[in-house]
Amino acid sequence: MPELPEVETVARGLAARVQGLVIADVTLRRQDIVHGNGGSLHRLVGRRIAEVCRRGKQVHIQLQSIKPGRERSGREKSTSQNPVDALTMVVHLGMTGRLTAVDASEPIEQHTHLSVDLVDSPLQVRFCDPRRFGGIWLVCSETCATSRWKGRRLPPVAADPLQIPLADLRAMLARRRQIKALLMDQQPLSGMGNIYCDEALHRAGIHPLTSAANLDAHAVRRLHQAIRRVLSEAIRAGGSSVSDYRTANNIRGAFQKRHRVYGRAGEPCATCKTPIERLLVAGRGTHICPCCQPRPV
DNA sequence: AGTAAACTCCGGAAGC
DNA sequence: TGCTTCCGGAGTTTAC
Repeated sequence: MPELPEVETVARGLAARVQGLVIADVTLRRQDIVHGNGGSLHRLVGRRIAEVCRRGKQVHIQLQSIKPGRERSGREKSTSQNPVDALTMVVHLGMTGRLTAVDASEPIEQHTHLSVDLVDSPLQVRFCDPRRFGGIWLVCSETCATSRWKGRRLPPVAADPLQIPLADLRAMLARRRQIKALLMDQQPLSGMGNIYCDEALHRAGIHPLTSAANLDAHAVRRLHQAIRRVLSEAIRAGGSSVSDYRTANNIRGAFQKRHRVYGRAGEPCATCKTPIERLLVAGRGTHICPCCQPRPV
């Protein structure tokens, strides 16, 4: 499932392939996957893909207008810098979403809800999401701020796990809540999901049921380091493909081969050979080494 | 109030 | 072959 490293990989891949290109056409096969206050997706036609980046688990595609204010008065200068034209397409991959830039001649696979054609490019940007837990938001920050929001709310984006300072993480953890549930909550920290919570907690030697407030300074420091290391390594490996996830080039990631606990129930722990156990924490399948991650008292 | 658990959406995979 | 069950990101609702 796409978490921070997968979304980062997709955003980078997409940026490398389509940044700077102009949108020629948009084909929407399912209306109900589009939300936001930016109006119809057909507003994208004629805009340039200015930037593609990741925020939390979201891909933000900034689209700038290249029509020099034709619809408006001629007094306005280039509208490309004009906040009035700020339009961002936000893509959330949910669990099974794929955002790819592939050759337009490739067959359209089932559940492809959106295709975007580009000017003077053989590539086509596609959004495919069988379970539809993901979605697309067209967000207009300035002029449309008062217009009515359509459909699902865009999940908020908070601190980034790769950037959060140790002191901020420590403050965030000063709550009597299971550490795994807290790390998975996108409100205080945006980007961690089931896989990387399990991997980071194992590397930090922390049991997922531990109350966050009970972690001592050393444990918080180990966790801070483990989060950064596991996410960075996963980005370098192109993310983890455990089921549907593919990069922007529509290929599998490789980090699933380096998982130490996730999906390895019954296998020996890489550090102590104790069999990995699977349990349920906050309603999620959770993987631990019972020796490296002793249960809290 | 803060936390936790149970529900909702959905389709693919696994099991019987 | 065809059924049932499980799984989960994130929002919502309900219960402690």
